[in-house]
Amino acid sequence: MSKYRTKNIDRTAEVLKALGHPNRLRIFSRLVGCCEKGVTYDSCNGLCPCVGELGKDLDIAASTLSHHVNELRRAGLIHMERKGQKIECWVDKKVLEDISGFFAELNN
Amino acid sequence: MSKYRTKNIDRTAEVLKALGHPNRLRIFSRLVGCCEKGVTYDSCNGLCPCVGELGKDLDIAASTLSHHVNELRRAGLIHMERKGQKIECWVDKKVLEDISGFFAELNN
DNA sequence: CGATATATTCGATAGATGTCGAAATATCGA
DNA sequence: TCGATATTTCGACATCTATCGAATATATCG
Repeated sequence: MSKYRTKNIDRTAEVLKALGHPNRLRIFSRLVGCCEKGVTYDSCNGLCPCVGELGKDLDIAASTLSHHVNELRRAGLIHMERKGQKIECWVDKKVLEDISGFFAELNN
Repeated sequence: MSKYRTKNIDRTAEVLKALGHPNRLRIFSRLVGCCEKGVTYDSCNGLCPCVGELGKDLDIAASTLSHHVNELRRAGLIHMERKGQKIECWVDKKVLEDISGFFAELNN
């Protein structure tokens, strides 16, 4: 039996809930691909977008953007680090792998 | 560029939102595997659980269970058909494939 | 028909969520 | 130090969501 189907349901639901908003899913999708595997800032090689960049074309207030980014962070989907005035973000690839694996198993 | 990253974000978020509740994710997980590929009732060969069975061990009121099952149906994740007193449910495998593909692409 | 089984609908309610603008915080550059 | 830039925090508000119990609907069985 799959390790995903019986365990960590609460944790998985938490992640899916965070991605269950169109703008948060957009933000997350944009962020994917900026980093190599691994969860450190260094693995982004300076390619990580800052919070403001993630909100481009989203047509929401800065405070709303901040809220959404924080939701993604609380769910463990992204990490953040201040770089000067900006705060750069990158995806936790491990969590993405977990979610991808969860659905891949379900789909088998 | 992926067809998923740029398109259908709203639709994908709708599905993820539906799965973003622990009990709904449990219900959906239980339901997966009862049917072969395809979205017809017949493909389940009588193995489809009814609504009541899906609520076993969930410790929620029948009305709450009904609400959650309906949310999954509204999101297109499951289908339902009355069979006598019971209403049997089965997963829309196409939607599961889409979600699985969405994360598989993100994870590449 | 009346009783039982299964599931939905309804009405109520507490709490969560999304959104904004204003104010606050942090950093950088002149 | 002052002003500009980037982001967060706060307070307010409307809406959505999860939950329950009671009532209702549908089907089966005796």
